[in-house]
Amino acid sequence: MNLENTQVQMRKGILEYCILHIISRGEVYASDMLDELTAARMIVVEGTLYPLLTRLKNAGLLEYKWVESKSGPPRKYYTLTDIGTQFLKGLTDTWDEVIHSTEQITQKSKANV
Amino acid sequence: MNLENTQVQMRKGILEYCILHIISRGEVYASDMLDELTAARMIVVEGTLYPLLTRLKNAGLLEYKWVESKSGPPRKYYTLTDIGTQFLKGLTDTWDEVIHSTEQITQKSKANV
DNA sequence: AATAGTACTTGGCCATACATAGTACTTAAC
DNA sequence: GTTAAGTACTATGTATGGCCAAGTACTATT
Repeated sequence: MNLENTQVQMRKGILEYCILHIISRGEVYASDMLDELTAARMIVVEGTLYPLLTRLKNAGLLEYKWVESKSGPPRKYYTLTDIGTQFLKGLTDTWDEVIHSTEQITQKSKANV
Repeated sequence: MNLENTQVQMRKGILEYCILHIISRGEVYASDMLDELTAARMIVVEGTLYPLLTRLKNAGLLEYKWVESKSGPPRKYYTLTDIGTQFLKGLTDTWDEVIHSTEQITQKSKANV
């Protein structure tokens, strides 16, 4: 029971939400996403991101096309499908609810201190 | 891959944070916590809460005392230990960071729409 | 040809939330 | 006084997602 582990747990589901958001802004490949997540201080490793993308793709939320690169192997550029866009909307509601519920509980604590 | 499942995933780790907050306000037993979580629309079931309390207790974050009840079996009233209070502080920082990172990513999306 | 760098894949591990069934105690009904 | 209902807590097994670590494959540099 340590903080690091809790951070991992808190990240569950949220990452999916963030990834979908990033992709919703336009075609990107994995490294772009990593850069952006890192810039926002949400640390993610490859072993987390790639399987997640595969899962979302298999679920029909994403699609990709191969694009050749000048500096290395070809890249998978992802975009949202219609289902993915729908799903992101639902996820946004869910996230807002979670935030709201959590605030309600933690704010109450502050008030009583 | 459905929304319900994602809600479950998003809840991971956050629940622990909420529980510790509730207990930080004073002695409570499981049903009190359930009532409060439900009031804040954070749905939790017994099968989730009890094992979580046991885990936190075994980790030294909580302690409890048995108190007899007039209407049923005795209850475990929980309080935070010093370690628990410390842990909650760390968790609060972690949560704030997660919120901040997520906002940074999702706000950026809105700006581009 | 050998090395380094980039992009993606895979398999196994761990922790948490949940479903479900079960134990134990108290009070009310008959 | 035995049965039924309600309350409080326990225990077991399942599923999911994030992570580690090792591995594949392609390109460019030396």
